[in-house]
Amino acid sequence: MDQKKRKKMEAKGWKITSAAEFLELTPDEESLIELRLALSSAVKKHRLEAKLTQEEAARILHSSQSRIAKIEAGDTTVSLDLLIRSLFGLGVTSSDLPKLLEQNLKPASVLIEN
Amino acid sequence: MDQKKRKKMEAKGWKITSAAEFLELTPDEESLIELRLALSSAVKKHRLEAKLTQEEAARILHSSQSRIAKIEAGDTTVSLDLLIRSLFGLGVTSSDLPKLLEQNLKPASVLIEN
DNA sequence: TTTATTTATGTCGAATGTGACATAATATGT
DNA sequence: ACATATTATGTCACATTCGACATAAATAAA
Repeated sequence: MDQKKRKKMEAKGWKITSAAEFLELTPDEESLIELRLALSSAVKKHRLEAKLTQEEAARILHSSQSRIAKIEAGDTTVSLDLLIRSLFGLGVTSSDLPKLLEQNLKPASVLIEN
Repeated sequence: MDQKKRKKMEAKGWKITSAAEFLELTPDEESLIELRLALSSAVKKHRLEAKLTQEEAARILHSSQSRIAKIEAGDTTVSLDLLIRSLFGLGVTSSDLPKLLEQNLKPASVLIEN
Protein backbone atom coordinates (compact mmCIF):
# COMPACT_ATOMS: atom_id res chain seq x y z
CA MET A 1 0.00 0.00 0.00
CA ASP A 2 2.58 2.55 1.15
CA GLN A 3 4.92 0.90 -1.32
CA LYS A 4 2.62 1.92 -4.16
CA LYS A 5 2.49 5.53 -3.11
CA ARG A 6 6.24 5.60 -2.79
CA LYS A 7 6.70 4.33 -6.32
CA LYS A 8 4.27 6.91 -7.65
CA MET A 9 6.16 9.69 -5.93
CA GLU A 10 9.50 8.42 -7.16
CA ALA A 11 8.17 8.39 -10.71
CA LYS A 12 7.33 12.05 -10.24
CA GLY A 13 10.85 12.89 -9.13
CA TRP A 14 10.48 12.69 -5.33
CA LYS A 15 12.11 10.45 -2.80
CA ILE A 16 11.18 9.46 0.73
CA THR A 17 14.06 9.54 3.20
CA SER A 18 14.28 9.19 6.95
CA ALA A 19 14.19 12.54 8.67
CA ALA A 20 17.06 11.43 10.88
CA GLU A 21 19.32 10.93 7.90
CA PHE A 22 18.26 14.04 6.02
CA LEU A 23 18.56 16.32 9.02
CA GLU A 24 21.70 14.55 10.25
CA LEU A 25 20.21 13.94 13.67
CA THR A 26 22.15 12.21 16.41
CA PRO A 27 20.47 9.04 17.71
CA ASP A 28 19.21 10.74 20.84
CA GLU A 29 17.84 13.69 18.91
CA GLU A 30 16.05 11.25 16.64
CA SER A 31 14.64 9.32 19.61
CA LEU A 32 13.36 12.50 21.19
CA ILE A 33 11.60 13.63 18.03
CA GLU A 34 10.06 10.23 17.44
CA LEU A 35 8.81 10.14 21.00
CA ARG A 36 7.35 13.63 20.82
CA LEU A 37 5.54 12.83 17.57
CA ALA A 38 4.21 9.58 18.99
CA LEU A 39 2.85 11.35 22.06
CA SER A 40 1.31 14.32 20.28
CA SER A 41 -0.50 12.12 17.79
CA ALA A 42 -1.69 9.91 20.65
CA VAL A 43 -3.11 12.95 22.43
CA LYS A 44 -5.02 13.96 19.34
CA LYS A 45 -6.26 10.42 18.82
CA HIS A 46 -7.55 10.11 22.36
CA ARG A 47 -9.19 13.52 22.32
CA LEU A 48 -11.05 12.68 19.11
CA GLU A 49 -12.08 9.27 20.40
CA ALA A 50 -13.55 11.03 23.42
CA LYS A 51 -15.32 13.38 21.00
CA LEU A 52 -13.90 16.46 22.65
CA THR A 53 -13.09 19.79 21.04
CA GLN A 54 -9.73 21.34 21.88
CA GLU A 55 -11.65 23.82 24.00
CA GLU A 56 -13.27 21.04 26.04
CA ALA A 57 -10.02 19.13 26.35
CA ALA A 58 -8.38 22.32 27.56
CA ARG A 59 -10.86 22.64 30.40
CA ILE A 60 -10.31 19.03 31.46
CA LEU A 61 -6.54 19.47 31.35
CA HIS A 62 -6.58 22.89 33.03
CA SER A 63 -5.00 24.43 29.97
CA SER A 64 -6.09 26.51 27.01
CA GLN A 65 -7.32 25.77 23.49
CA SER A 66 -4.23 27.30 21.95
CA ARG A 67 -1.95 25.09 23.99
CA ILE A 68 -3.87 21.97 23.05
CA ALA A 69 -3.45 22.95 19.41
CA LYS A 70 0.29 23.30 19.99
CA ILE A 71 0.45 19.95 21.76
CA GLU A 72 -1.18 18.22 18.82
CA ALA A 73 0.94 20.10 16.30
CA GLY A 74 4.17 19.01 17.97
CA ASP A 75 5.11 22.63 18.65
CA THR A 76 8.63 22.94 20.03
CA THR A 77 7.50 25.03 22.99
CA VAL A 78 5.61 22.01 24.34
CA SER A 79 7.46 19.87 26.86
CA LEU A 80 7.37 16.11 27.19
CA ASP A 81 5.87 16.72 30.62
CA LEU A 82 2.87 18.46 29.12
CA LEU A 83 2.50 15.87 26.38
CA ILE A 84 2.47 13.02 28.87
CA ARG A 85 0.34 14.78 31.46
CA SER A 86 -2.16 15.50 28.72
CA LEU A 87 -2.32 11.83 27.81
CA PHE A 88 -2.83 10.85 31.44
CA GLY A 89 -5.47 13.54 31.83
CA LEU A 90 -7.37 12.00 28.93
CA GLY A 91 -7.55 8.65 30.66
CA VAL A 92 -4.38 6.91 29.55
CA THR A 93 -2.49 5.28 32.43
CA SER A 94 1.20 4.61 32.85
CA SER A 95 0.61 0.91 32.28
CA ASP A 96 -0.96 1.76 28.92
CA LEU A 97 2.20 3.52 27.83
CA PRO A 98 4.33 0.59 26.62
CA LYS A 99 1.73 -0.58 24.11
CA LEU A 100 0.79 2.95 23.16
CA LEU A 101 4.40 3.72 22.31
CA GLU A 102 4.90 0.47 20.46
CA GLN A 103 1.96 1.38 18.25
CA ASN A 104 2.78 5.03 17.72
CA LEU A 105 6.57 5.17 17.49
CA LYS A 106 7.79 5.29 13.94
CA PRO A 107 10.71 6.93 12.16
CA ALA A 108 9.81 10.36 10.84
CA SER A 109 10.24 10.70 7.10
CA VAL A 110 10.71 13.59 4.70
CA LEU A 111 10.06 14.05 1.01
CA ILE A 112 13.00 15.34 -1.03
CA GLU A 113 13.70 15.96 -4.70
CA ASN A 114 15.20 13.00 -6.44
CA MET B 1 9.86 -14.03 48.45
CA ASP B 2 8.25 -10.62 48.76
CA GLN B 3 5.34 -12.43 50.36
CA LYS B 4 7.60 -13.63 53.15
CA LYS B 5 8.91 -10.17 53.90
CA ARG B 6 5.40 -8.79 53.95
CA LYS B 7 4.30 -11.38 56.50
CA LYS B 8 7.24 -10.61 58.70
CA MET B 9 6.49 -6.90 58.62
CA GLU B 10 2.82 -7.48 59.35
CA ALA B 11 3.75 -9.56 62.38
CA LYS B 12 5.72 -6.59 63.62
CA GLY B 13 2.75 -4.27 63.25
CA TRP B 14 3.38 -2.79 59.80
CA LYS B 15 1.38 -2.94 56.64
CA ILE B 16 2.25 -2.39 53.00
CA THR B 17 -0.22 -0.25 51.08
CA SER B 18 -0.20 1.28 47.65
CA ALA B 19 1.12 4.82 47.68
CA ALA B 20 -1.77 5.85 45.44
CA GLU B 21 -4.33 4.77 48.01
CA PHE B 22 -2.51 6.12 51.03
CA LEU B 23 -1.80 9.50 49.48
CA GLU B 24 -5.22 9.60 47.81
CA LEU B 25 -3.71 10.23 44.41
CA THR B 26 -5.86 10.68 41.33
CA PRO B 27 -5.17 8.13 38.59
CA ASP B 28 -3.20 10.59 36.51
CA GLU B 29 -1.10 11.71 39.48
CA GLU B 30 -0.39 8.07 40.19
CA SER B 31 0.59 7.42 36.58
CA LEU B 32 2.92 10.38 36.56
CA ILE B 33 4.70 9.29 39.74
CA GLU B 34 5.04 5.72 38.55
CA LEU B 35 6.47 6.90 35.26
CA ARG B 36 8.95 9.25 36.93
CA LEU B 37 10.14 6.51 39.28
CA ALA B 38 10.48 4.06 36.39
CA LEU B 39 12.57 6.53 34.42
CA SER B 40 14.81 7.67 37.25
CA SER B 41 15.64 4.11 38.27
CA ALA B 42 16.30 3.26 34.63
CA VAL B 43 18.74 6.16 34.36
CA LYS B 44 20.61 4.95 37.42
CA LYS B 45 20.63 1.38 36.15
CA HIS B 46 22.05 2.38 32.77
CA ARG B 47 24.66 4.68 34.29
CA LEU B 48 25.89 1.91 36.57
CA GLU B 49 25.91 -0.65 33.78
CA ALA B 50 28.12 1.75 31.82
CA LYS B 51 30.32 2.01 34.93
CA LEU B 52 30.08 5.78 35.02
CA THR B 53 30.21 8.03 38.05
CA GLN B 54 27.58 10.76 38.28
CA GLU B 55 30.33 13.20 37.41
CA GLU B 56 31.18 11.33 34.20
CA ALA B 57 27.54 10.92 33.27
CA ALA B 58 27.07 14.64 33.80
CA ARG B 59 29.77 15.43 31.26
CA ILE B 60 28.21 13.11 28.70
CA LEU B 61 24.76 14.61 29.27
CA HIS B 62 26.03 18.22 29.37
CA SER B 63 24.76 18.56 32.90
CA SER B 64 26.18 18.58 36.42
CA GLN B 65 26.80 15.95 39.08
CA SER B 66 24.21 17.46 41.36
CA ARG B 67 21.53 17.31 38.70
CA ILE B 68 22.33 13.67 37.95
CA ALA B 69 21.93 12.93 41.66
CA LYS B 70 18.54 14.64 41.59
CA ILE B 71 17.49 12.75 38.49
CA GLU B 72 18.27 9.44 40.16
CA ALA B 73 16.64 10.49 43.43
CA GLY B 74 13.38 11.36 41.70
CA ASP B 75 13.68 14.97 42.84
CA THR B 76 10.56 16.99 42.06
CA THR B 77 12.57 19.73 40.35
CA VAL B 78 13.49 17.29 37.59
CA SER B 79 11.27 17.26 34.51
CA LEU B 80 10.21 14.27 32.47
CA ASP B 81 12.09 15.91 29.61
CA LEU B 82 15.35 15.70 31.50
CA LEU B 83 14.68 12.15 32.68
CA ILE B 84 14.00 10.96 29.16
CA ARG B 85 16.79 12.93 27.51
CA SER B 86 19.16 11.46 30.08
CA LEU B 87 18.08 7.96 29.16
CA PHE B 88 18.56 8.69 25.48
CA GLY B 89 21.94 10.25 26.18
CA LEU B 90 23.00 7.04 27.87
CA GLY B 91 22.27 5.02 24.76
CA VAL B 92 18.64 4.06 25.18
CA THR B 93 16.56 4.65 22.03
CA SER B 94 12.90 5.45 21.65
CA SER B 95 12.24 1.94 20.39
CA ASP B 96 13.73 0.58 23.62
CA LEU B 97 11.19 2.52 25.66
CA PRO B 98 8.18 0.21 25.52
CA LYS B 99 10.06 -2.74 26.98
CA LEU B 100 11.97 -0.56 29.40
CA LEU B 101 8.73 0.83 30.78
CA GLU B 102 7.09 -2.57 30.95
CA GLN B 103 9.99 -3.76 33.07
CA ASN B 104 10.31 -0.73 35.32
CA LEU B 105 6.75 0.46 35.89
CA LYS B 106 5.34 -0.73 39.17
CA PRO B 107 2.95 0.70 41.75
CA ALA B 108 4.78 2.64 44.45
CA SER B 109 4.13 1.29 47.93
CA VAL B 110 4.37 2.70 51.43
CA LEU B 111 4.78 1.13 54.85
CA ILE B 112 2.22 2.18 57.43
CA GLU B 113 1.39 1.20 61.01
CA ASN B 114 -1.15 -1.58 61.25
C1' DT C 1 41.17 6.44 61.87
C1' DT C 2 42.52 9.39 58.00
C1' DT C 3 42.17 10.48 53.25
C1' DA C 4 40.08 10.22 48.79
C1' DT C 5 36.10 9.32 46.00
C1' DT C 6 31.43 9.45 45.17
C1' DT C 7 26.80 10.87 46.03
C1' DA C 8 23.21 14.03 48.27
C1' DT C 9 21.19 18.56 49.35
C1' DG C 10 20.41 23.58 49.20
C1' DT C 11 20.54 27.80 46.60
C1' DC C 12 20.53 31.04 42.67
C1' DG C 13 20.56 33.65 38.14
C1' DA C 14 19.48 32.35 33.51
C1' DA C 15 16.85 29.75 30.35
C1' DT C 16 12.71 27.42 29.05
C1' DG C 17 7.70 26.26 29.34
C1' DT C 18 3.09 27.82 30.84
C1' DG C 19 -1.89 29.43 30.44
C1' DA C 20 -4.15 33.14 28.64
C1' DC C 21 -5.48 36.26 25.25
C1' DA C 22 -6.13 38.16 20.51
C1' DT C 23 -6.86 37.01 16.13
C1' DA C 24 -6.18 34.48 11.75
C1' DA C 25 -7.28 30.38 9.21
C1' DT C 26 -10.05 26.55 8.30
C1' DA C 27 -13.94 23.56 8.53
C1' DT C 28 -18.99 22.77 9.11
C1' DG C 29 -23.62 23.77 8.73
C1' DT C 30 -27.82 26.68 6.65
C1' DA D 1 -23.01 32.91 -0.17
C1' DC D 2 -23.07 33.55 4.90
C1' DA D 3 -22.77 32.59 9.76
C1' DT D 4 -20.89 29.53 13.24
C1' DA D 5 -17.82 26.34 15.25
C1' DT D 6 -13.31 24.64 15.53
C1' DT D 7 -8.43 24.78 15.06
C1' DA D 8 -3.90 27.35 14.25
C1' DT D 9 -0.50 31.00 15.23
C1' DG D 10 1.83 34.91 17.58
C1' DT D 11 2.77 37.14 21.85
C1' DC D 12 3.59 37.94 26.78
C1' DA D 13 3.90 38.01 31.98
C1' DC D 14 4.53 34.52 35.23
C1' DA D 15 6.10 30.05 36.79
C1' DT D 16 9.08 26.13 36.48
C1' DT D 17 13.36 23.89 35.42
C1' DC D 18 18.07 24.30 34.24
C1' DG D 19 23.37 23.93 35.06
C1' DA D 20 26.47 25.48 38.24
C1' DC D 21 28.45 26.04 42.61
C1' DA D 22 29.17 25.18 47.60
C1' DT D 23 29.16 21.95 50.89
C1' DA D 24 27.40 18.06 53.63
C1' DA D 25 26.91 13.10 53.89
C1' DA D 26 28.11 8.62 52.70
C1' DT D 27 31.20 5.14 50.84
C1' DA D 28 35.70 3.17 49.62
C1' DA D 29 40.61 2.88 49.88
C1' DA D 30 44.91 3.61 52.69
